[in-house]
Amino acid sequence: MQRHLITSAIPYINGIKHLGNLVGSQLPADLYARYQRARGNEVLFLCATDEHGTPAELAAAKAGKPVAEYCAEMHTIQAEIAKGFRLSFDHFGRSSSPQNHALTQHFAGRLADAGLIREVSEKQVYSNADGRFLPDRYIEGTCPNCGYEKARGDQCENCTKQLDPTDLIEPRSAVSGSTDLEVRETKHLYLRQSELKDDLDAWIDSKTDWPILTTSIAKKWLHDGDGLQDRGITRDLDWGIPVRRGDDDWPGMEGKVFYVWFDAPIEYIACASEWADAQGGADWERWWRTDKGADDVRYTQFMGKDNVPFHTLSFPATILGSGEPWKLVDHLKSFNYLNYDGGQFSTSQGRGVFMDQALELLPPDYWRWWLLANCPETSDSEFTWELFQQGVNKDLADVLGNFVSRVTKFCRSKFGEAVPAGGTYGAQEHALIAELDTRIARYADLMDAMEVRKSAQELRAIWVAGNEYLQAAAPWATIKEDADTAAMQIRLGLNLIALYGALSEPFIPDAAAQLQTSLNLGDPQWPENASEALAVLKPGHAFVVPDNLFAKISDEDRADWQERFAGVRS
RNA sequence: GGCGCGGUAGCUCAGCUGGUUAGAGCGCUCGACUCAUAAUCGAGAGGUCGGGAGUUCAAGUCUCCCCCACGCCA
Repeated sequence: MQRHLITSAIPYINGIKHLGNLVGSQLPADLYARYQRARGNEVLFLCATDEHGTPAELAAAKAGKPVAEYCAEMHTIQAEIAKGFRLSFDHFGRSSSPQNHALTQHFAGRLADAGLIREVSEKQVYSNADGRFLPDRYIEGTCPNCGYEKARGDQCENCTKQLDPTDLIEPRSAVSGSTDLEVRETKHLYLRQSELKDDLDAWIDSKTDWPILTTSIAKKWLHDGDGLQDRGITRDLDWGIPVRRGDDDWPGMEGKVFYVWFDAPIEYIACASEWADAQGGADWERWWRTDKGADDVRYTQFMGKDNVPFHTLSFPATILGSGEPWKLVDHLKSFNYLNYDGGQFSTSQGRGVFMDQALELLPPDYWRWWLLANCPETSDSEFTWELFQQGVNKDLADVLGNFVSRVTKFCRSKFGEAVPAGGTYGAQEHALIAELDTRIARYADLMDAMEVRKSAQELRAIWVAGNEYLQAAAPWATIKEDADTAAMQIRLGLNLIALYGALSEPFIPDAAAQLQTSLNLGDPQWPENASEALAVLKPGHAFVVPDNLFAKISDEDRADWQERFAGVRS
């Protein structure tokens, strides 16, 4: 039995994620986790909300709530939506958890002991009215270059000129609008990533089986310009993990917190600890410490391409620098972007379809299937309502749903709601079994390789094989002359449904469960071989004709949704 | 402006280290079937693989130049 540790990039707490976010990490991670469980492997699948940083504070302020309360509420909402999509996390944690506090402080202490942290004194804008330091992008003013009045302290979005906050004319706080700003000196801790550059380089070089997208991004960051830069790991904020050196105070760092990019990935580890505590004290270190049983764990991370640098460099730098035997990622699967109707999905602009809205329109399987079958693996891909409608109707309703329908209803009308007895396999049946053996093996190989689109294609081909067989066997004609052979044909058809349930579960868990229930079966079993799998349902086994598995999306619905989601979410 | 990823049938996409008549699904046309969610199955028509030059016995697949789209960065 293999052991798989699987993590999805952790979504930021600020707001509900859109379908592009979903398909770029959580959904394919769930597919892989479900598949590995189905194969009988031990899986720990973790995700969490990323809760620290200025955007969270500001969102909370906007909502008129204390930030801790806001985060707790948003975490609950995101957890509910994740359930709605059937994301099968073993634990959905929080980067603000006590476990992550302790672990982040621990790592900072280890890094300091290893001489990998240095203090830097820098100037930063302080807002007296807000009583806080302001990150560059939360300072607004008039652009000295083009005169745009809402330029941000890091860049003018009108003329795209890069700015320094002190360049702005009449700078003001984007939080309160106050102009009572001053530049203050403040001390921060920097992680000396540059010291780890060679180690990281060698480590990346050893990953010959990683996608080019992944390694090329990592290499770019390692070698471009002056190479990997040291990076600040602290901020002058209230909300976050207090800066401590392990269990000790850190003189000079009072009132500061760790920068969100530093503590967020550590939550991958802390989340396992949260999971263990939720289980009443399971052993989580056997998943994360190679000196405590994690030697045989294969760790796979899923993320969008924008997150690759953090997972290939920043987080590994933290782990390598600690000098402790924590697990490093073995395989890293990154995704491109899903576009929405010719443009980008955008959280900040409210453009596209968001996870909560999607579930209001259709059950999760519809989205899961289409998004996975069309996920942006090799390049950006396109969501349009026409493509979505076509894909869902054809694949789910016509090919799979209708197959289930025609077999079960034919059986009910000719033999009743029990698996009919009689007849023996002929050439057609043996040919089908041979084809299925080949296809199932290929499907499994593709799923193991996380070839998401190709896996979906193969699964669909397996569904189609059922329709091809039925068309050729034509039990509706057979039954007129040879009732036994017709019984065999339809018995095979019913067993195909059971097989489809088992094979399809990672993609469409609800439909799979519905099939298991209709067929009076327990948990689906992954087929050892087609021949045995197609003998699971014995003659006499009672079943119930299920409701149609999938309803088609009508042209009216499609047009309606197209219009409804054409603008931006307010 | 630099960098990155792409530009393959009407649409969405496969095509590993160069090698027989370039593939799939959808859409379209025709045919078969009538058990089924007007579903299914079969057949067919569609591409000078963005443009140009080069390397080679042989290039969608390598090299160079250019054009276009998208993304990231300065």
